[in-house]
Order: sequence, then structure tokens, then C-alpha cells
Amino acid sequence: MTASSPRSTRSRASGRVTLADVAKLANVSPMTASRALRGERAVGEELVARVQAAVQELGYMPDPAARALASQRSSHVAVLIPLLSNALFVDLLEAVQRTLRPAGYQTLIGITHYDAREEEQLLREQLLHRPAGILVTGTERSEGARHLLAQCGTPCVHLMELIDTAPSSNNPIYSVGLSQHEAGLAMTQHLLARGKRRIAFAAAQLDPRTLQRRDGWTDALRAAHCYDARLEWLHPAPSSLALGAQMLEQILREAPAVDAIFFCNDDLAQGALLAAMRLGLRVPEQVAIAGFNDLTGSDQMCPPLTTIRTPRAKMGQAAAQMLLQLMTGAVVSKACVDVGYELVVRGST
Amino acid sequence: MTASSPRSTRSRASGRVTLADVAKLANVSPMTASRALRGERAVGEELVARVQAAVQELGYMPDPAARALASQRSSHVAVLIPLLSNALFVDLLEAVQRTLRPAGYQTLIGITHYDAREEEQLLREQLLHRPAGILVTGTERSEGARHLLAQCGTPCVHLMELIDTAPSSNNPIYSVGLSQHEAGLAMTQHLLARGKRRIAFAAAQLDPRTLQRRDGWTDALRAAHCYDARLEWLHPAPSSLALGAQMLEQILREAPAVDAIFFCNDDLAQGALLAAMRLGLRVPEQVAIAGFNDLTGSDQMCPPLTTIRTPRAKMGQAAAQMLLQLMTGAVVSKACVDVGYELVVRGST
DNA sequence: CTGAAAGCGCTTACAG
DNA sequence: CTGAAAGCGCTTACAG
Repeated sequence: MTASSPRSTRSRASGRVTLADVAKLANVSPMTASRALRGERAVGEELVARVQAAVQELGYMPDPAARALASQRSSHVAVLIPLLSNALFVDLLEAVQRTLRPAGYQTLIGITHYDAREEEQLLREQLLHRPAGILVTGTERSEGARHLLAQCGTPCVHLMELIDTAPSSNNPIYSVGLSQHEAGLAMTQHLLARGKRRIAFAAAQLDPRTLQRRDGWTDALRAAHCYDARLEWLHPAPSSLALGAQMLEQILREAPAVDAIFFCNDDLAQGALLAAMRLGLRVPEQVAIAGFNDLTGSDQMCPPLTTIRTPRAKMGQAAAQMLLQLMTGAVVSKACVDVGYELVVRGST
Repeated sequence: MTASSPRSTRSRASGRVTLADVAKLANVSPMTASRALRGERAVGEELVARVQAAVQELGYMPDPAARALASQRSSHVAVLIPLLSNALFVDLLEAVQRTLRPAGYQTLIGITHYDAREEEQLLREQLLHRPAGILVTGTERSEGARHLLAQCGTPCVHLMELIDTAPSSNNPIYSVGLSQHEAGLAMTQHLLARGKRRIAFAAAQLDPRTLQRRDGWTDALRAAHCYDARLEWLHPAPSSLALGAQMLEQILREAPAVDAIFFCNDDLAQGALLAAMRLGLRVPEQVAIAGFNDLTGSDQMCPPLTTIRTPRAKMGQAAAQMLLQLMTGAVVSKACVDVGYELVVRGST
């Protein structure tokens, strides 16, 4: 007969209330307590009540590390976004956290700075934490990142763009976003409807979404027989007010006949509007100015900025909810959710 | 004699490369491998080399969950900030992550929305993850949060403000920030030097730092015998461009003799500047306008905004480095680090 | 300086 | 529906 060893003197107890404590108090096995807490399988009604009472009394909180180690899944959700200095992503992130936190998930934020290698590196680091879900921005990424995403088997939702996979696919790509192309087209059509004909497109950063908007601009102008490739200004630097001002001046210098400028982001357009004021330009009579995203302050400009309002909060919430469904194994009816956009016409066009 | 059970058939192996794999390949015990990897205690030079070679060959990455469970310390650093919609905190956070990530720490971000109860709740949740370190904003918080911070024994650094504890204390409060009071005083003195006498203070949000700046304004005006309590406008709403515009109009309506307005944050001041333009006010002749923080766009305004530049990147880096020292048990020479501020005089004053 | 044993606090995989 | 055993991948606490 093997004597069970006495309570070891080499204690490493953390002082924490454990599941075993809860089980003891509820007079059930740790397994039953574990199942009752997670609502897994059927557990006798009365036992569930006893477990819950014990949890209450002891103030038990599960240990995320122990849970992650045993189940190979943490309570983290990895979120990869390009920047936090663009208010767009801040709003998106807030909405994501507001949805995920009440469900018990901690957000792990990775800032990629629009750099594919940095994204891959961040993904690699975050995957070590075995996130329960992943949120990534857009569809363009390195082969390595794509591979990691496919191999890890972790549910993943793509933000910002619409990614359509065949509905028959049993392994679809999940996305919540809007058609950047259509939005760019809509803004250009608005400018055309205002009677503008020499419509420039001015962009910085040059991420995939920006280029999709540019394609919308191209298509609208082509359809109206107003397309002129020389009216496209692409600047690789990050977008900012100062750059918008600089681009306005450059465009007017190099193409004085331009009668409207469609900026790919509101910060550029705001900067251009401020520069126009300094230069004494009449907006929109001499040159109309349009932006994208409806960021803070755009409604305060003089004149107020015409822009495309992108529903960031809605997008973040929808993406987080979709991810929640995927993580719990629920059925996701639509793999590609379009949150739309809204043309906001103000005084600058 | 107890026969050791054969390799269990009930395998739960994750496919992951483990420390045991590394140890086997390096022909050492897992303990030696563990110590070699962490640089803990002395390990024979040759053994370290063998372990490192094995790590390389296998592409081993330690499992954060297992490490956290065994050591009662995760590789997370909890960061509690009020908002992400204020560029100030975005810059701060970027700098913190840039310093902490290379050292192997993951940042857990909690947004408190300037709400003490939300902060306490977030702290409670984050503490479950047993963070290796904590970064909090300012010194004002709930008793509960204060208690949690004291009890958990986790190194903690306070951002934004200067918190002076007796140098003799063997349990000092660590802080990296600047004197908000002094900065508010300096800006007010600048306005006085410009010949302004009826200087209003206009603030939103009303967090502790804002009120410290206000006290600086009060003291400067008192010293110059220009203090008038009716020139203080405090608005509880979050600060924004639109609110700045609204406050400017209100102030000029209720106190037409005001010749300068010191806004507690640049977004308010920017909004005021735009409103002044709409109203046809001459800035700074009729009314001078000053802000705080030197946020994006302030230099692009018409006229450009006079403000206080707060060194966010420097602050974030210094705080993260201090935390790194505390987490590794190194000696921290100065518990309270002043990163200073800079008066940036532009056209609006 | 090195290692065998035990344990961190959960869950998986079986068995009944 | 419930539970005893084993294990997740590390580190602590001892012992030598």
C-alpha cells in the first residue's frame, strides 16, 4: 500500500483561490466545477448552483495562464492594425474592445506601421500567446504572415476591406469592411456632379485601401471621359496636415487648371483647406476639396470638409461579434459583411 | 518495483517545440536549458553554447503561458491610459511599446475613459494575467485601485505627473512626467509678457492634469495682480475641436473684454482658432489663443498655434526603461523623473 | 555548477 | 451526468 505523501512542505502556493478550493466548498470534483463554470456539457442543475455559490463566496477568478496552458487557447485576441495615429483605427479598436472585453477576452494590440515584415514579426510573437482569435487589417500581407495565419488554425477576421470568397467554400475568408473602390467612385461622381472636370487625386501612405479608392477615382473619370493620368499625385510619406498643405501647393503649381482635389484621407484634406486659406484661395469656387473618413475636425474646417464617412464603430463591433461566433464555434451566416459608407457633402465641394 | 508507465497513448502534445526537446538535443537537463536561456545563475559556458545551438536548430520559443503559470509572472505589461483619441496618449503608448517589445514584453492596454471605476475594473482584470509590470496615468485613482496596486507587489510606474516621495523611503512611488503646474504658469507668463491682462482659462475633460495647469494659470495671474475668477471656464465634456469653437464664442459673449484665452488642450485651441476665422476675429490682436501639448496640426493653423510641447516619446521611453529596471530588480537611481516641457511660441499669441 | 522531483492551476481524454 | 488520472510546458525549491 502506497502512503500518499503528506501535503508537501515545499509549497509554491500563490495564495490565489483555485478551482480546487471552489470544488471543495461546493462538494464536487474539480472537473464538475470546471464544466459548470464554462457551461460545457450538461451538469446537474443543483451542482451548477452549488458551484456558482462557492465561486461567489470565495471570489474565484480563473487563472488565464493555467487555462491557456491546459487548453492550448488563451483568452487573448490579437489585433493587428497599421497605426494608432489615424483616428480611424482608434475608433475601430475602441469598438472592438467594447465588444470583446465583456466576453472575457483581452486585446493584444500590434501596430504594424504599414510594414509587412513588421506585421509578420508581430503575428509570430502574438501567436506564441495562442490567441483565441485574430483581427487583421486588409488582405495584403507577406507570404510568411499568410502562412502563419493559415497554419495556426485560429479564427481570423479581416477588417476594412470586403473579401469575397465563394459561398460554397467550407473554409472562407472572413471580412468586415466596405468597398473602398465604390466609395472612391462615389466621391468622384459627386465632384463631377458639381461640375468639376479637372479632378485630381492626391494620396499619401499608399496602402492598399488608398489605391482602391484611387481606382474608383480612375473609373469614374474614365466613364465621364475626364481621366488624365497626370492628375494623380501619390506621395509615399505618412499622411499628415502638413503634407496635405504641401501637396495642395504642389498640385496648383504643376497643374493650375485643376478644379477639384480628392484627398485620400481627411488629414491631408484638412491641411489643404488650411493652406488654401493662407493662400487666399476660394474653396470650392476655385478649387473644390474633398477628403475621406470624416475624421475629427473635418466638420469644423472653413469651409467644412466634404468627405466619406466610414462607420468605424459599426465595423469594429461587427468584426468582433463575428470573431466571437467563430471562437465559440457558432455558425457565421455571412463571411463577408459590408458596413457601407456615407457621402457627407459639406461646404468644401 | 513500480514499472514506469509507457509513453501515454492519451497524447495531448501540441506539436510545439518544448524546452525538453531543446534539453534532449543539447544533452543537458531541462533545468540547465531553462537557466541557460534566462541567463540565470552561472551555467557552464559550453553548456550554454550547446543549449543556444539547440534553440537555433529547433526554432524553440518559450511558451508564455507555461512560464507564467510556473513562475507566477507573465511577460505582459499592463498599461492604463485614459483615452486613445488624444494623440498625446498614442505617442506615449508607441514609445512604451517600442521600448518594451524588444525586451520581450507584451503590452496589455486598458482604456479608462477618465473613469476611476473603469480603471479599477480594468486593473482587476489585468492583474489576473499577473503582469510583470504596470504603467498607470497620473496619481488620482480609487481607493480600490490604490489597494490593488499596493497589494499585488508588481512594479509600477506613474506617467504624466511628477510624484515626489521622500528619497529616504524604501518603497517610493515611481513616476515619469512633468510639472503641469509649472507649464501652465509658464504659458500664462508668456501671455502676460505679450501685454495681455484679461487672460481666460478654458478647459474641458477636467482631469487632474488640466486642473494643475489651471492652478499654474491662477498663480501666474495672482502674482501679476490680474487674477479674476470669472475668467475660468471649465466644461466637463470631452475636449474636441467643436467644443473649442463653442467655448470661444461663449467666452467672447460673456466676457467681451478678454484679450487672451489659454486652452487646456490643443484640440480646443484649434477649434477656437477655426471659429475665430469664421467670426472674422483677428488673432492675436483682438484675442490671443494658446493651447497645450503641441498636437498634430497646431503648426498648420492660421495663425499657427502657440502651445506647450510635452515630450511624449521621451516620457514613454523613460517610463518603460524605469519599469524594465524595476522588473529585473535593478537599482533605480531616481524615482521621479522630470522630462520637462517647452513653450512653443507661434503666431496665435 | 547541475539535476531529479514536484508543482503552478487548469482541461483533455477516458471511463463509468 | 460525474470523476480519477494524466498532462499542458515551464520554474521553484532542494539536494548534491
